[in-house]
Amino acid sequence: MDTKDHIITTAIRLFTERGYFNTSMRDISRVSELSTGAIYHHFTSKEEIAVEIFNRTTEFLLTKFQAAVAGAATTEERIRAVVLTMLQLADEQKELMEYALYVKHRDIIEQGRPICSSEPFEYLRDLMRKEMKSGGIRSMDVNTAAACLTSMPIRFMQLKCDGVLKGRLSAHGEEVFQCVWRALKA
Amino acid sequence: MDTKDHIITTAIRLFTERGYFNTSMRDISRVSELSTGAIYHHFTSKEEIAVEIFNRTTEFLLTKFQAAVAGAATTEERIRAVVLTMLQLADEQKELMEYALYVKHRDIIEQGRPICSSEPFEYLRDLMRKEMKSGGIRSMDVNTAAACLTSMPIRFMQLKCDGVLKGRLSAHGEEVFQCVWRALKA
DNA sequence: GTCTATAATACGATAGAC
DNA sequence: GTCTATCGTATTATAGAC
Repeated sequence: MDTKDHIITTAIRLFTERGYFNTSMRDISRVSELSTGAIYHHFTSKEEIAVEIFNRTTEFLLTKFQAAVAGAATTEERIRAVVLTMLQLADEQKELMEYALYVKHRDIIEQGRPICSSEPFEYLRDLMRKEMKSGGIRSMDVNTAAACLTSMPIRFMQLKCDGVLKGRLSAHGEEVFQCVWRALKA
Repeated sequence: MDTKDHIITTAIRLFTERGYFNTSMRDISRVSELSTGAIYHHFTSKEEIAVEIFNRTTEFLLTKFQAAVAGAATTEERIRAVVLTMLQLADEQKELMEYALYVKHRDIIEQGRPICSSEPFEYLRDLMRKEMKSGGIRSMDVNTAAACLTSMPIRFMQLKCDGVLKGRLSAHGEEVFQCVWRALKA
């Protein structure tokens, strides 16, 4: 199982650096210092590596969002926690987040769901539904509310990945949260 | 010049539908009903087609943003015009916008700038600087303000491309604008 | 489980006739 | 300016030894 993790880690790095289609199995073999035979023993195809990364990423995001929400008492604190968590993840798990943002899974995985229909984003939509019901945020379309919550952190991630923003995104955390909160609060 | 346009149009469609790397020159040849020889007469490489699409897209976006801003008298109207324009473009130029959003140009074009550092987005950053100076929007980091303006429309485009949102994005125009405006207004 | 060697194929790009 | 035919290469994936 350790070898499998090593392959995944190498693949995330290479897919993020140069893109999925610019990374050959030989590249993964060379950088991981494993033969192509060894890699094909653990994964039946290059696509299966991408599927595994996708599943690990969405699982990871879901647990992070759940933890952020669980540790907050009020609507305002929950919204802040989600925003700050997204920015922190971009700082601390740069490669995984860049992969999640940029790799268009439908180009790779046949019948693959986009990441915004995946569990962690379903979880956030659910959260917004509850907060609206309780009156913590103003009433609006659920998709609009969820976009309101996530679009700015996602945009900041994109700007960091593209080199427009330098330094830690968390430094902008409070300012970003204030924008989101002004848009959402009841 | 008509043949060149025909190649570009076909390429945009195919790159958007199945991705740049899943589209071969033979595919473009087959769908455009031109030989590979004819295509290579107009473009020296597949990459050059991508560069041409990128340049046309950013030029097009810039003129749209400029027109939207020019036709509005107050800060609030200018912000509304930009937001509505982005949503309208997603409705009316679906393929071009999907291409702009999803094709990661740095994977294709050596030394390619990301689209968010391109002229139309520079233009919007400049707009936010001016609006802050005139007191129309509250004072904050320029990148934050620009992200505030563009992130929700961009997110809506992504959600439409991924099939989460059906129907015209313009239908959500006023609600999206209100969110953006609450976040930005002085 | 990992290796080397290689099969089978598809690709980008070019040559040269018309 | 468009065509057909093809070159050289890189790719994913497999076979079979260890």
